[in-house]
Amino acid sequence: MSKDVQVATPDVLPPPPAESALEEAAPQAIDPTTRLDELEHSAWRAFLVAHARVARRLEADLLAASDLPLAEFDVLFQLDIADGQRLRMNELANRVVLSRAGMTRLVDRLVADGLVGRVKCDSDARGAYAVLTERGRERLEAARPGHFAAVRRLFLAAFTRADLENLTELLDRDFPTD
Amino acid sequence: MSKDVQVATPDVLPPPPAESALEEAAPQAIDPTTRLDELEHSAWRAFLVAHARVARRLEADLLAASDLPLAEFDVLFQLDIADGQRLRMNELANRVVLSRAGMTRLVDRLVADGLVGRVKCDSDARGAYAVLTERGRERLEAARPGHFAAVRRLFLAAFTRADLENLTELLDRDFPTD
DNA sequence: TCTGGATCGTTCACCAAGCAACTAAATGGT
DNA sequence: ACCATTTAGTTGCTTGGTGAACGATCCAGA
Repeated sequence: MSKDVQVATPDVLPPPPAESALEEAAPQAIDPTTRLDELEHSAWRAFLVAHARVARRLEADLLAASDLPLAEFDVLFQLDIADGQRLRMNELANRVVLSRAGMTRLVDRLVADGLVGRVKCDSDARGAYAVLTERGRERLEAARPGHFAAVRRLFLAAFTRADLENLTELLDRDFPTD
Repeated sequence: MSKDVQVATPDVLPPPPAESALEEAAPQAIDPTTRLDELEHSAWRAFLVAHARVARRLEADLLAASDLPLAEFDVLFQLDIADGQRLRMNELANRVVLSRAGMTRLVDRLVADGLVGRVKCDSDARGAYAVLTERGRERLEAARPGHFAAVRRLFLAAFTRADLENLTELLDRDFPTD
């Protein structure tokens, strides 16, 4: 405690002299309003970490392989399976789970690349469809194999078929949205 | 095909005239190299959607409640449970699953707010610790109840205890990292 | 029919994260 | 002891996403 303190900012907590008596005394009764118990915590962390790891790696691989990010691929994919290869902006945003503003920008990019077109809606003058173009479909088909291969390699490979059913059932529940 | 085409860009696919003969003919044998089957697809989508929904909503709620985003909270939390309330930047980045650059910036913000300090490492002159400050600990404690309540409300509430074990086991597997 | 409130999509300003490039320091093989 | 390689952390640049504010349109109730 003499010459070792290379503190960049003042007011840093000292290494070990933490409060010990209070917490070690009782059999650790965990305040349920302030803490998550072991199980809750592990599930929550596992969820966060799994996603972060998989998403980060996947994104990198997809960019390298097809230069088409996950979200863009997803939009093309959703359009492809949609009736008339078109969807309203709103609906698209919901399916891909993006804000409407975010979707506008994303579609802007795709339009700039000629992968989708905008068509205004007959029945609602405010509305707009995003429509898959021929180039968009080609691009989707080109990216598809690499994309799904990556998903298998980085995520699905960790599970058995039974696991997948299990996982789907668990994650398909409806979490509070609004 | 006369007056109805409000096409904003040329070359948009016509609504229904898609190719039908090819795909409807065979009993849909799904090319495993290009497609995900039903089960694979549902698991993957459930995973993506669940995360996106929960994360988006949680982030909003946390900001409203304690003005402390998820990642920032996580860093304070990790520091708090770490030995000496300090961690190397690298280690921190791994635990929170962020790039090193991202972590540098995140810690920059926390330092600016006085919630953590930077201490350079004795044993490794390149190294730096992020150390929780007193203010940081206070802030963490203040945010904790609201934070965990939100996690319970938005995520954990959807599961039984058995589900949570299940989920943890499934998501704790190691996905390819590098 | 008119009007007040919701809804659709966009724009704006801001912010957070990633990669690549860089400096400095540690490490290991000869 | 020396140089090549690797590692720690930061920085510049670019990308992508969000909420709030906005104009336009729709719709429901007096």
